[in-house]
Amino acid sequence: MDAKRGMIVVDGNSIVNRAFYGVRMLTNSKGFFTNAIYGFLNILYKYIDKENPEYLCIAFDVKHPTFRHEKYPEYKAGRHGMPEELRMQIPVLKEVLDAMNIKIIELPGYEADDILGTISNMCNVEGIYCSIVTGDRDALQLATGTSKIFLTSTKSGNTVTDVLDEKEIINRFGFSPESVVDAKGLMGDSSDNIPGVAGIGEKTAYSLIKDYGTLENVYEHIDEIKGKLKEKLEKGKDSAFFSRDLATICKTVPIGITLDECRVKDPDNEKVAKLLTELECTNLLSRLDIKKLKKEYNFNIKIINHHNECLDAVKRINLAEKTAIYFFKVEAEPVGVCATAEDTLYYFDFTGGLLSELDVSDLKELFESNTPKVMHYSKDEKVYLNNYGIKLNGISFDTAIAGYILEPSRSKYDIYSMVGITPDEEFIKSTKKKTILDLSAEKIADMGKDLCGGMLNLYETQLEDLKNKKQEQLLYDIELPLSDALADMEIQGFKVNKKRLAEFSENLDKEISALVLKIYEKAGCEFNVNSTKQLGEVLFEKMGMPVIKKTKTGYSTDSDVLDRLETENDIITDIKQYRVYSKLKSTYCDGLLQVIDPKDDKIHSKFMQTVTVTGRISSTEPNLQNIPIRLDIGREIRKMFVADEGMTLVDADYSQIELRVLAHIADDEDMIKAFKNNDDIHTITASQVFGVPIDEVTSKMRSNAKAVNFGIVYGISDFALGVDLGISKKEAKAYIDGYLEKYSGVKKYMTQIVEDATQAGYVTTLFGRRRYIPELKSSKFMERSFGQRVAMNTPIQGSAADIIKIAMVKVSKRLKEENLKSKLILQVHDELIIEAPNDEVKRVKSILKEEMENAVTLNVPLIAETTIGNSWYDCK
DNA sequence: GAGCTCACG
DNA sequence: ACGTACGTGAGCTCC
Repeated sequence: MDAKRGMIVVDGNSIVNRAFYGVRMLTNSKGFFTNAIYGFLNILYKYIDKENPEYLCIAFDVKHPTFRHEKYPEYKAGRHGMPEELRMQIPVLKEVLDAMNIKIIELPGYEADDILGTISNMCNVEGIYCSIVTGDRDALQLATGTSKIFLTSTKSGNTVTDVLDEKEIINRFGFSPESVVDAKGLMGDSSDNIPGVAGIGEKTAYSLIKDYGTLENVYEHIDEIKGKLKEKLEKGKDSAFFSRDLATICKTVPIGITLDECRVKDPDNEKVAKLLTELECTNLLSRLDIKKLKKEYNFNIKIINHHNECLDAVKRINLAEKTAIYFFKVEAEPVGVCATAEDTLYYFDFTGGLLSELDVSDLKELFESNTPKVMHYSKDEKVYLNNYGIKLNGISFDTAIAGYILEPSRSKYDIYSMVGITPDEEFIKSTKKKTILDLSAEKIADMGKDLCGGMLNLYETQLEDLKNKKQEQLLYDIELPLSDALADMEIQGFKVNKKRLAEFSENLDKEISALVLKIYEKAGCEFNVNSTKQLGEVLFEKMGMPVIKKTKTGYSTDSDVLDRLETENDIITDIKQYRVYSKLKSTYCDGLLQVIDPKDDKIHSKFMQTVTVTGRISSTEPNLQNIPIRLDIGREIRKMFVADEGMTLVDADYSQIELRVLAHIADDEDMIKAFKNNDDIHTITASQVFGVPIDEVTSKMRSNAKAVNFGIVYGISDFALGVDLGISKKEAKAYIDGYLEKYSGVKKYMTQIVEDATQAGYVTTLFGRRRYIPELKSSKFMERSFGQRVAMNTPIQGSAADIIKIAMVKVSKRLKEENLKSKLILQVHDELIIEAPNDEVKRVKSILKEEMENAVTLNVPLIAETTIGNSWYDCK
């Protein structure tokens, strides 16, 4: 039977609201907010794809300034507070919809609701199926035999739909859609300022309407109702009927259009493309049949599951000008690989069972060839292939890394969304579970065709984009070679003394048990010390200590608070100690023990290259970038990170790299002079800010100046500096003013960067890395201030990140060129660690220092301090 | 899954 | 009047 086609009518206001609040803040590079538009179109397309409607229209409220609801002037007054970030998007959204040739219906004096009611009513009359898309439960009253409600909400960018037709409503509520307003008359709706009957909530209202059907019937049988409820009903009778009127959607508003005008028409592709390009919602373009820029890849699909076919396929791929390669994986284990040749998509199926013993090894010749390869997260595949003794060569482009350079604030770079494919849910589910094995090779290969074709298209557009933004070098000279170095670091790993770590854990355990007993005794009760909630109750309620700070959910008990409570009771000392020990045990002993590879007693952390917004790398599973050092007891952990037998660790860290970068970027005369003299920057700063000669700077003054220097790098505020130093906001402001007066270049930079960033919508690092900062244009003070701090900080942190990345690339290159066996094993933002065979230590130490210090040339010298040791602890 | 806390630069 | 330092990841509790 043919699918029933019908009408989709959308509550524009409701959906644009859901989109705005459900999709994270997005802007184009000019700082224009786009999240509501983007979210709205996504939702719209979802329903269009699903329903394939014959008619489509979108209803909007018109908020006429003088208009007041005729029935109730205060009605819906609460809804007028629309944030500016959303308000500005609505006219543009309407432009897009216009260009899409979608009928927009707005009628001064009527709510979108009433238009929905009228349209669905017209459909009912004409016998046309009608789907009402809204986020507003009020619309449930409109369900009929042929009209259903798509109740839509968004959760972190995903659209969730609850479909309610007439049957479903009866099923759930026990009464028919028409009675929804009767229930509402009783229970009211605070969000819509509908009073209802005082003291009657959802439960009671539903049960009454379930029994009696209508308000009239409830009051006709009022004598059957007893006690308090009867009183409430009698008292609220007028309000109930009035409320029902308010809740009732009008179905006969004079919209003055015919259903025929809502017939779906072809969009004006050119106009839509232009608008979406301007908005930079480019991944929506792919959903619009607009493939102008895009080459159509019509690959023939060939599925390979025998050795004898494999060799030939690999040869053909290696003859291609370039190839897109994609691994289908389940839990990091490939079930198949697809790769494009000139006009064929080969799918190498590893799941063929008895017929096939095909695995990645059969593709060795492909992976090790210099055939240019376009891949997505190629580092992961390189690390994986290493397990099979296979190298991965010829990586010419990585669409994930390019995506990161172009849009560093994205939370993920999943291939499907980047190439604009929405696979059916079954497919997605299957790739998350082992059930991909249930999918046929044909189905996977078909997806592979779309993905690889999509990647080749993506490659073209990304390259174009990178050229326009002058970021090609960032990709080709920094990130891609770095990716290779990171893969080697992951493969190499860091040797750990497992036995010693386990012993340390046991010792901590003893200390923790003893502390817990002391804490219970002093508290006079047993509780979970790890629970901030329980701890808060004990300290602030039971023991009556003063509340220093509150969190969103209750009392704050962070170390800052505990420090200030220490004079109250020495239980605090025990709790602090407990926190230190249990952090060490759970995260750094037990946590690390779990991820030591039993094959080599090494920790193979994963270095993430597309995570941070500033350009730093991050480290996970485990994080080796936050191994303790500040407290002596924590520093012990570093004794367990050792060089392998016959090897030594060579460690180097940049001295004050961020302040040096600041001196360079701000071109600040005094600061540059200080670094050229190789002075102690914090002491110099103290002398200048506090106006005393260098040799009279006390250690207190130096540490305060250090805090000011940190503050400057972070995008200072007097408030935060005051908190940090425990001084008043006023005093802090005096420090900052003194600082900026002395370092006038820094002052100019801070003012200029915020201005430029607000104008451009983004900041750049020394090597062209960008960060878009939409917060700068926010109407909210908090957000805007955050944007300003970020504008000041990102060029500094980001340029420092660029510099150490360049150093890593250069160091790796030197080690290879000089045929050394030494390998980089770790980066901690301003520190690099190499594991070197003992006889290479001297050479490697000098290479490391040289390449780090000469990674780039700034207006100030870069200094790297090197140490060697048998353990990380010894490198100090 | 969110919130809190804390480890690092 | 607004009330936060910049950038990360992991373990724990509680809903």
